[in-house]
Amino acid sequence: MVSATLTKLSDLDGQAPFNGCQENFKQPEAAGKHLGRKQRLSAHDVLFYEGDKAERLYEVVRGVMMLYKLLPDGRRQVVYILREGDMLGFSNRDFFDCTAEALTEVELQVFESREISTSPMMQHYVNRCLLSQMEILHEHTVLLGRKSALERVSTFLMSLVPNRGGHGCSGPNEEGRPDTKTVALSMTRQEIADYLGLTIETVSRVISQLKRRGLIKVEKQDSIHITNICGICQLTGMH
Amino acid sequence: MVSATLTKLSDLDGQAPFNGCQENFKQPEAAGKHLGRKQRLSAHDVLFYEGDKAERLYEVVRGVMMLYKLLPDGRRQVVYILREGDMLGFSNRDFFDCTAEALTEVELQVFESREISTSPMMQHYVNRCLLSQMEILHEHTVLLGRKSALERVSTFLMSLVPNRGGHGCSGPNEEGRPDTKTVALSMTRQEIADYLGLTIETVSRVISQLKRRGLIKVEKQDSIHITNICGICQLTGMH
DNA sequence: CGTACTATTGACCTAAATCAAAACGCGTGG
DNA sequence: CCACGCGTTTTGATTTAGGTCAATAGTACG
Repeated sequence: MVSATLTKLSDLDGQAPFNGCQENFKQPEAAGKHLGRKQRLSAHDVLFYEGDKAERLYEVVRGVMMLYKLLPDGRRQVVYILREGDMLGFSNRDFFDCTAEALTEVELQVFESREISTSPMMQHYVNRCLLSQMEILHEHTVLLGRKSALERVSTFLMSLVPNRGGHGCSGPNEEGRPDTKTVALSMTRQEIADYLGLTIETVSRVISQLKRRGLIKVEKQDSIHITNICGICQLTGMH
Repeated sequence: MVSATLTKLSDLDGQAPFNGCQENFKQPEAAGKHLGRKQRLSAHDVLFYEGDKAERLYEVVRGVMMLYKLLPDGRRQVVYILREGDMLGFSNRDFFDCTAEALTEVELQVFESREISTSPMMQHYVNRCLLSQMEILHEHTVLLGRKSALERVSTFLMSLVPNRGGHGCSGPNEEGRPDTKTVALSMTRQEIADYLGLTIETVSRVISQLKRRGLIKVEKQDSIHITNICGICQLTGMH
């Protein structure tokens, strides 16, 4: 539907991917003259709260963040996980509808809303970004509305394995090669539970079950070695 | 964040809201020269299936539609409800990620993707549209992840009462005036269940409970008279 | 009116929540 | 290096909200 092949907005500012130094600003073509402001967050820092005035957009350059909403009695639902290249800070009305919190150390590229709306190229990129988030949100809606605990956790694990499970799934690479991968959760059990619409105990029990079944090994609390990717994939409810 | 005040894309074509006749095309300013193609659907017609090639956008001019996804074993999750003024047909990759089906008789305005991407005004409008859908999706995520059956059904009913429950909630209009409203569901119990992540029986039981508590009256199967809006609102989990 | 959905109600079951305790990590300071 | 203490995770026992299965009751339509 749209044709751009950009994968990171910050790349608009130079030929090479942005790598954390302030040196190479070229003020290029259509991209506009944003200040290239960077912002750093420590794990669990809040970038903005639900209800704050929305004035900037952010791109995650490094690290992982989450968007969540709270009910008045304290129930929390994590609504979206943002990784490198993802954008956040969109708002329809003038206020954020979610709270944004860092899950790990994070490095952000900051854009003033004005910079975006004056650059067609950025507009276009932002649009793409929204569409991709929407698709993930749709998929997550199915997870929350219709999947069992085992299916939810399996789907979550698969989401951490690039190029597997999804549409362009490369399959279990025909030859009997490893089909194995170590993934960093970057989230506590509580955060995973709040993302998957479960309790911490249920998440823990499912992980133990997968361990007992020999599909995964828990290396550190937040680092899981998947010993049989295809096996996990079979449990997502999508096959 | 964006400044437009348009509320319907089809209005771009003339000063007055589009009202179902093909007469008044003005080929105006920036809006571009789309053909103004109209399409009609009967209840339960499918506009497109998940996986179909995405080539057009649609605006709901009249009626109600839903987007849904199916799991291979037949479980269904309704992901979004579209009403007058809403747009559908967005896609990130080149294929639809959901199936779109009419819930009632529907009248659509059809746009070729090309028309959209060449008109900045339309781009801008589509952007707004996406942001608003995203916000509703976030809210629905909380419903599916964290709310009880009673809260889900109450939230659903409140979503059918304009200007109540949400951010600009006008409150129970201080004077002891009615605080009453009849809403058209435009959905069967099964469709509501699939939207709220429940079973048909649970939806039915909750509705019966609200009836017994004197908060609603079921007029026809798909028309509910809410006798105490504020009472329902208290049950949404958001107060 | 009869046929055929659609919705409601009831009885029972189960997956996940809740409550409670034990085990594990992990950083701190001796 | 080890002991201590705190937070997180795991495990166990029990409860419960909502699911499943089955029968009945509406409602709509020709």
